[in-house]
Amino acid sequence: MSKKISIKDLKDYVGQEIQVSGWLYNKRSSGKLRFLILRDGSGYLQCVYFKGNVTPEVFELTDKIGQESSITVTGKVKEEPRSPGGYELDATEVTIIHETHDYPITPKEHGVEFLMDNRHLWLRSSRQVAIMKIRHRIVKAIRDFFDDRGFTLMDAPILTPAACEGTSTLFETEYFDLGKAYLTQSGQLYAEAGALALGKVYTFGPTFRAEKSKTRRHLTEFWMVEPEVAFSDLNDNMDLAEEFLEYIVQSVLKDRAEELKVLERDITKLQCVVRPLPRISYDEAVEILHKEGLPFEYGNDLGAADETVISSKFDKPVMVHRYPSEVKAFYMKRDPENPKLALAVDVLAPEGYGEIIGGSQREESLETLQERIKEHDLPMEAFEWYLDLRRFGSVPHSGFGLGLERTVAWICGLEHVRETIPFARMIYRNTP
RNA sequence: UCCGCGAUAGCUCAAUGGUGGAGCAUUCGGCUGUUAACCGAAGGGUUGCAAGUUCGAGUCUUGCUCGCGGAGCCA
Repeated sequence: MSKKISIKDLKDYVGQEIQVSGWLYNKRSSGKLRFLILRDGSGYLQCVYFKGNVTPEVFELTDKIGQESSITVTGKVKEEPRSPGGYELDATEVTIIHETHDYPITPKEHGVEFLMDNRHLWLRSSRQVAIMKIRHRIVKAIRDFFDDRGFTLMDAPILTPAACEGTSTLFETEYFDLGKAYLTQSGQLYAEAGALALGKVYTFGPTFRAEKSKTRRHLTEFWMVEPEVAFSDLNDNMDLAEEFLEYIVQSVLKDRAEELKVLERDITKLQCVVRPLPRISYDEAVEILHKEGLPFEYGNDLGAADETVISSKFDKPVMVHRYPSEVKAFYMKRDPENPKLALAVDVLAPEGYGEIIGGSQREESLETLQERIKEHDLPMEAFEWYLDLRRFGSVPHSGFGLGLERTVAWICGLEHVRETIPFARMIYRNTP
C-alpha cells in the first residue's frame, strides 16, 4: 500500500509510489493523455494518465470526473520541468470519493456579485487560498511580534454597555434585563485598563461598525489588533508602530513569497518597508495638499483622496502625527506645546490603501479627561470605571489600533477588503 | 441619504427601434505533453420587475427592485 502524503511534501518522495487525496482543480486532455490538476490545500499536483499505462476503466474515469470532485490518486512522483510546480505524478489509479458535476465557478472570469454569492466555494480558488494563507501569516506575525516583546494578550469584551468613543454608529442588541448592549467598535478603553495592570498588553479580535459606508476600504465586521503600553509617549508609540509594520511585511515576504507571486504582487513595493518610516506632522501634510493645489481646509480630518495624495509622496507607509484635537477622540492627550493639537498618529499605507493604523498618547489627567467627556456630551457615569484608571496610579500611556483587513489588502495588493476576510460582512451583504 | 454606472444563456459579455449572438461551462467526437490547452458538433433564453410610446422595444420614456463604484459618515 502506497503512502498518503500532502502535495507540499512531494519533493521528498521523488521516485516513490504515493497517494494524495484532494479535489480536482482543473483537467486537460490530449489524445491518449489526461492531465488532472489536483489540489489538497497544501498545493497543486499535475497527475498524468497515459492510456497505455492504466486500465481502460481508470482511463475512462479520468474523462468523467467533474471539476471539484473529491478523489484519491495513486502514482509515482517524478521531477518534470514541464509541470507547474516542477513535480508531477505518473498516475496509475484514481478513486472517486464524491463525484460532482456543474461546479459553478469555472476557470474563467466571473463577476463580483456571483463570486460573493458563492464565497463558500470561491475560497477554493488559488487566489483566495493565497490570500487566506497570507492573512494567516500576518495574524501570526502580529501575535509573535507582541508575544516576543513582553506583551500579554488581553482581549476586550465584544458586548459593551456603551459606545467606546461616542462617535460611530453601533450595532445594538437587547441584553436580558439590563437594557441595550452594543457590539464593540474598539477594545481600546479596556486595553488601557490592561496596560495599567500588566504594563504592555494587546487585544486582538473582531470589531463592528454600523456606519453605512460603502467603499473598498470598509467592512461592518473587521479585525483589529490594539497594543497599549504604560509609561509610553507618542514617540515611543510611533517607534513601536514602525517596528511592528516592518516585522509584519518582512515576515510575509520571507514565508509567503509563493502566494505573493500567485497574486502577482509587485514585491519591490513591500521590500522597502524597513525602518525608519517617514514622520510628518498634520501641518506638513496640509502643506503637501496645498502645494498640490487641493482645496483642503486646515482643521478638517484627511479624506480618502487627501490620504492618497499624501501617501503617494512616499514609497513606504507614512506616519502623520499631531492632528487638530477637534477631529480626534476625547481620550487623546493634547500637545503641551500646542493645545489645539492632539498627540495622535495615523499611519497611511502606500499606493492609496489608506489609514491602516490610528493611535495616540492618552490623556492621563483625571480633571482634563472629565472636561473632555463633558465637551463631547458623553454620559459621565458610563466612563466612571475608565476614569478610575486616572484616579489610581495614572501614568502616561499610549497605543494604537491596526486594521487587519486593510493591512491584508495592502500587502496582497487587492482592490477591495472583501477578499481579505473569509466571509465579509458589508452593508448590503451578510451571506453566506 | 446623495451622485455615477449597470442588470441579456449556468458564467463573462455582444446585438443601428426590424429574425437575440459569441467565448467559457455542459454533452458527444478528435488529438501522446497539456499549461485558463486546442479543433469539430450539439443542447441551452419570460433580455431584473411593472407600466408606457411605437406597426414593431433587449434597445426609447417613467416607476420599482437588486448590484457595483464613489461621496458623506467612519477605521
